[in-house]
Amino acid sequence: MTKLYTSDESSADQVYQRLRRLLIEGHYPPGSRLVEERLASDLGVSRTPVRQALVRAAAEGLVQIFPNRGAVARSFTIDDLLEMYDLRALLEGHAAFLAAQRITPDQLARMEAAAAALEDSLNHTFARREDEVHFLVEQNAVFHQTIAEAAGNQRLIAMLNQIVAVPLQFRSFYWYRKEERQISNFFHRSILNALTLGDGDRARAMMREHIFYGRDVLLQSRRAESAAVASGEENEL
Amino acid sequence: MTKLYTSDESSADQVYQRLRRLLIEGHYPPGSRLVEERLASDLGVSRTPVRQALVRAAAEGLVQIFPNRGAVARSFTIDDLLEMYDLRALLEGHAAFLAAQRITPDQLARMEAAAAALEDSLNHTFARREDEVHFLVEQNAVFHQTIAEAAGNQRLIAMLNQIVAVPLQFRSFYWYRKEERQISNFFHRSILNALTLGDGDRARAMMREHIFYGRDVLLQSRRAESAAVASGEENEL
DNA sequence: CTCTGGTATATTGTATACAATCTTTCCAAG
DNA sequence: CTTGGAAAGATTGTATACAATATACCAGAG
Repeated sequence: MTKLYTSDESSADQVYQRLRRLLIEGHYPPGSRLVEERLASDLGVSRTPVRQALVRAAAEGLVQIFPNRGAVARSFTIDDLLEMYDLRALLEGHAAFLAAQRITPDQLARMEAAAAALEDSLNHTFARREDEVHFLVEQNAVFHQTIAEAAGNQRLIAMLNQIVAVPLQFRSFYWYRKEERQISNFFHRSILNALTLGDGDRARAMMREHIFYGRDVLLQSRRAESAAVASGEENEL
Repeated sequence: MTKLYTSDESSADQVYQRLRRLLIEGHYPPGSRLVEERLASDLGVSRTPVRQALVRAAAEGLVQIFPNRGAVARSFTIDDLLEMYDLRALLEGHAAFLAAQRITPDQLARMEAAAAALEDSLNHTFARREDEVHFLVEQNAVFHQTIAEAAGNQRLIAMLNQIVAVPLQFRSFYWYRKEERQISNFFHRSILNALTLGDGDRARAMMREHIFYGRDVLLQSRRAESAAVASGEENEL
């Protein structure tokens, strides 16, 4: 996948990549302060590149910067999540529509492989649950990113990368139960089918449903959890 | 309009705002190198805040940063423009759809006023053509931003701000001929009408047409111009 | 006991210095 | 005349120092 708007290709861009990773994977949990000097020593560099990475992460929405008061790992309210899923459905649906007319056999094969891997994994057992989630997220990313790539709109790719950059902590909910994974797999097959036939409308419709289904699973498990934590609960994820 | 992802609210954020303005208004034309020290002295600050502004502008797509080789004001190919208009139609169409269900009388009044101002301006003469373009761009922005605001999705607003941040030099083409302005005004009325009636589907359809029409006008005048410049022409805008 | 004000501390914001890297120039060899 | 390559110059990348600002803590008045 070509990278258009990445400001760098190497070196101090790594600081940004590492920070991003740390944020997405849940170190520095949502709401926690990101003191520059601490990040700097954590990452083994000075404050200067850290600052740039923070500015960039803020532009992407991963952190919030308050003037003279520093950066905070972004926390998400339920409304935020709803907004993001709404846009994801719009953008990925559009990507699927566009992809139907331009996707190459090679790209279809890649998606096919990812879909198959996700199906097979239902019968595998992983050493650690962590490994399993990692694998699932990975294969799922291949599936979705290939569609974005096939859509052939660089800006669209950039926007999707932004909106999907939500702390994984939330996305792992998807993969909790077997039944939901089966349904997700079914959607993957429907989408693949529509793309193979070049049916853009159907590809878009299935993609939208797929994403809304994911949203509902997430919100449901979220609600269940916050109910378990009992009352006095914030609306924050 | 609430600002969600602006990393600052003041001070050195001004450097960014000023840089952004310079870029959009065509100083530092597309393709020109943005040497940090020069920008710093132009803006009366040191390289440090300039660098941050550049990183941010790069995240927004206004400049490209090449590692160890500095920043360049982004130039746009025709394909880039097509991609952007495609996304604009998607996002603004969606915004119009959402707005139809939530727009307030106050917001409708604001749009109404902007539409009327654009219509009246057809019979006015301005001191300088520059003033006219500025006025038209302004009123048009009010119209479109109010819809985004009424849609009530912060991320959507942020994305639209990004995608509309194209050097004005291109957008001024819109306003060249009287006939085209009349048609634009007609679209504004149609959209307003649909929003007033709460008809989201129609609002979306009209918005999409409105944007595609603008795209076509731009591309046409662009083609005319590059033909005039004669052969040996780049595909760059 | 609470509130106000002021000082100390922590942290951010900016400038500057220096190191790393790229670009240009110029000269010599082919 | 072209090509290779080394040195000089320009510019970016990073670290550090200091100034500006916010926060925490404590004392004293009410």
